[in-house]
Amino acid sequence: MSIKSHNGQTSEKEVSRQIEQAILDHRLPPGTKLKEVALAEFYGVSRGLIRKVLTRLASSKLVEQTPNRGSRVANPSAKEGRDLFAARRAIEAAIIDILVEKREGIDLQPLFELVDKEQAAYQIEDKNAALELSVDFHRRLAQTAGNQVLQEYLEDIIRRTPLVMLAHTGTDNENMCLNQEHYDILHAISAGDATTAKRIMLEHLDHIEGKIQYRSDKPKSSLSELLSAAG
Amino acid sequence: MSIKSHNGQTSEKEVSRQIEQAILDHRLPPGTKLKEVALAEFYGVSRGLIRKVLTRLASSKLVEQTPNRGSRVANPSAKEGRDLFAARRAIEAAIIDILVEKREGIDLQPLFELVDKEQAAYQIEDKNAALELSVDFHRRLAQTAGNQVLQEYLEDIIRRTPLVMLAHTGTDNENMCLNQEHYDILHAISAGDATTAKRIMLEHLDHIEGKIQYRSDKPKSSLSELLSAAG
DNA sequence: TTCGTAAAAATTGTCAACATTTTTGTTCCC
DNA sequence: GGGAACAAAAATGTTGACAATTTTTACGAA
Repeated sequence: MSIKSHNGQTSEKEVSRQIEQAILDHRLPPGTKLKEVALAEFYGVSRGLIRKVLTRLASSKLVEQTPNRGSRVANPSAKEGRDLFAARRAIEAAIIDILVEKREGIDLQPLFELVDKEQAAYQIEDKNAALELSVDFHRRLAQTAGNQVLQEYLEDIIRRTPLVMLAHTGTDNENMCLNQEHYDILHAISAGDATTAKRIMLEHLDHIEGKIQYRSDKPKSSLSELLSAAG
Repeated sequence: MSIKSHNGQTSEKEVSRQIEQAILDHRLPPGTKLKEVALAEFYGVSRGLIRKVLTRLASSKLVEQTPNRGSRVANPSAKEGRDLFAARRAIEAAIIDILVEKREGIDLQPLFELVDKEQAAYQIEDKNAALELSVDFHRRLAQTAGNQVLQEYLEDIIRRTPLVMLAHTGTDNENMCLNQEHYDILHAISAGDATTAKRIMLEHLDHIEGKIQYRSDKPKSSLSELLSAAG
């Protein structure tokens, strides 16, 4: 069960990835206490490493840290969810503006191919792949626009969103884009129609955001039990 | 010269604040190597504390860390500066939209008072106070809008901007708002005129951004020497 | 019972010694 | 000299023991 590695670098990233995955898979529900020794023993690494990983996760708001009282899986409020989506609207709109602005200097072909792959995943009903590709579309849009700061912020939002959906809808599968809308956005961009592209994008985000509901608190249980479902 | 404190909390924040200040005051120019033992001795704290502070500063992009090769004061590119400003335009525009949207439910009075204080600082020619109040105006706008995520991002941008100005204009005093524009923005908001408010804001940001120029690399010098100019 | 208190246990926070890696300095050979 | 090879020094990275804090448990008085 421990993570073997001669190389500290890998081990840290790997532990971080696994804990993040456990949070997003609902194996570590919002509010769960993350005890350092338990995590260290479970992953077979030192407590110092766990500590570093936890502060990293805290800086991306997946974990909450309170001085002398340790770390818990973050439990974002519905308001935080709305704030995230409002920010996302502003950021993705800005990205579209940039893309339309310099559409002649860039190659949109890879983006069309990505949407095709997404479409294919839908058709063979591979939900996981489709969801992943769907998120990649937004990431790739940001990447193509070339503004690193906007890209960072969108990445941050994308990382934080599933936990909000989890806490307020019970699942994050709803966090899924309609494939057709992605096509429409791309076409509008390549046609130089920023207004239409942004309108579709905003509708799309409205649609996802609409799924957020208030929910009651979650129960807690033991760490290694929760994690044992494999990561 | 060391930072006395029975309380670890305070000490960490204090060291962090002082190093950040030293970076922004140009006492630690971009690219300067930040050696852990030197900093620890200088501030009279443990190396572990310095280490924690440096990783925090790295997460807000004021410091760059390379595995096994330590930390340096970040040396942001001119492109990063442009990206920051582009992102800022999108975010501040979104904030104005929110403020106009709910202008009847909020109290703009504190903001007007803030601009008055700023004006007063200008008139007695207290440049430092004026600059500080000028930045506070933007912060306060975000805070009043109430979107925590946009507020975080604007805060991040505000923290990173002076270093960019420093690296590419030689000073960050240029990072200053025209007081009159702040009045105009507020009036447009309270009149429900989002378009005008955003136009002024964008012009304003354009104006600041225009000052960024490419510059040659900086020389390095000794740590304690640089820091001895007090913080 | 219920509250308050105090000891005990568990957990987080800190530090200093040790390990690893990088950097610097020296030597030697061409 | 120039440069590879090795040694010494310096810097970063990691760990485990200890300290400080919080949480839990136990106990007794109102």
